[in-house]
Amino acid sequence: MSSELWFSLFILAKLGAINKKIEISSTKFSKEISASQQTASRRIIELEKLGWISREPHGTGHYLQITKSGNNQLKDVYNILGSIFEPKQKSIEIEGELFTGMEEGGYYVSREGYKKQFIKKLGFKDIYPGTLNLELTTEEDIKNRKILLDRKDLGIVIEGFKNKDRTYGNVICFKCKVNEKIDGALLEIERTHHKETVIEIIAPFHIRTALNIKDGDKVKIRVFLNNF
Amino acid sequence: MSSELWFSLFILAKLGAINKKIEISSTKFSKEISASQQTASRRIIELEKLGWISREPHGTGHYLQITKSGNNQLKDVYNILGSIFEPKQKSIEIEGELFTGMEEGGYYVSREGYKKQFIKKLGFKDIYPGTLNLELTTEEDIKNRKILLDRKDLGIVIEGFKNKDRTYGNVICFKCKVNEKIDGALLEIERTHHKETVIEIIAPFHIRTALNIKDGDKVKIRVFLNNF
DNA sequence: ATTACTATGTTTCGAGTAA
DNA sequence: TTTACTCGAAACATAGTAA
Repeated sequence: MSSELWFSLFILAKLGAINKKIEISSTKFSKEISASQQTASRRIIELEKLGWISREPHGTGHYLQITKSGNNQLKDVYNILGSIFEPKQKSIEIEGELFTGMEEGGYYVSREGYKKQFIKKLGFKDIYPGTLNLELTTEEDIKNRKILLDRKDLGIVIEGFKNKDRTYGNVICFKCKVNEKIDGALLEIERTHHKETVIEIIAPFHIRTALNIKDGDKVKIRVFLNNF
Repeated sequence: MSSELWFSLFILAKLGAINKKIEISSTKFSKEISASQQTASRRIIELEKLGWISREPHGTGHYLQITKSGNNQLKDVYNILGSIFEPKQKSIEIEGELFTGMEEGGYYVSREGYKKQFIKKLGFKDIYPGTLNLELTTEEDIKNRKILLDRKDLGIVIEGFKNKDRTYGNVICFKCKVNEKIDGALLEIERTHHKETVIEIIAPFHIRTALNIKDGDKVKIRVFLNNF
């Protein structure tokens, strides 16, 4: 992300372009961003290319409005700053829908190099060799999950390792309660193809059996943050 | 403000440098900011020069911590984003201590070009030719005042004008209640030498007399935001 | 008025490297 | 290992200007 473009977007938001289209010329905008008219024009073009704003011709100038995607750019920063300045919240709730994945996560977590660390660092007796996969559906849940991705410093680091076949990256985990009953851990597996709407949970035993839940059921996770 | 430096500071905050010193080498930091070690080193030097972070040598590297001033840089953006995303608040409370100023503001507001507009746009019967000056002392009050400065789009624009002697700039005003009793308006006079800790209030009559207040008294202002 | 291109000037970046 | 300098290269901003 270019930080100049982010700040240009931020200024447009201050000017009210977040809920409504605003009429602004490149000359007026250049004053707001303290740059030349040419630079302001270029910024507007670049913001549009990124899909952060939409433009509509109007007279000799144009109307501008921040798009959903642009809104998210700003909101992501806002949420992270919120987690920095108002970390009163010791836990974050995330709800998702249970589904059966490809057991890739299960393969990972049952590697000895990881398993030993999970047991030691999470204080678990054992690790069940599989993960509980949840699909996140609401914006609120996805937002909260992003906070975890961005605040890995609030999680527990499980260090990666190498064996003769391949390299295993670090895993960041957050202790959690599943449906307010079972102690588990939410995993953020580094270097995995990063899917924003899926979370994976491990526990000392088979969660599905213990909670008697099946695919499609809603499952609530309360994620605990470190240092609180 | 350089936006790259702001984002570098933001990343340090994410890494936890906001409440405690963190140990980070320029190489590690370079990965966080997606730049070279040289650039990371330069950024750290520049952040220190700006006074946004402090450094302490440690072994061959150093400890970093965000300073009060750096904290404010981040918080300012956070507060503005808050006013953008959570504008539920229809009014903002600001408290300050009454003092006698140089009546510069009073001179301004009694110019005919302004006075007519105040009466029309604020719906006041008259304008008393003087301003009530308040000195802000708490961080909370200064923060709230900054929101007004940053969200002038939520205020009422009184347009500037020229006479043969000089040019008078725009004035942005916000309707307000003084001590929950008197209707007035808080003024943000553009191009004035900008003093963050002082606010000026006008009203249709002499507020000091009406409220029987004197220098040193605490006065509470409830500022109303437009578009709500 | 505008927007936005080209050409030139300025700033910023990172490879190489010293300490 | 570090940090942080120099300097050529790459990126970026602005003046001039056409449409």
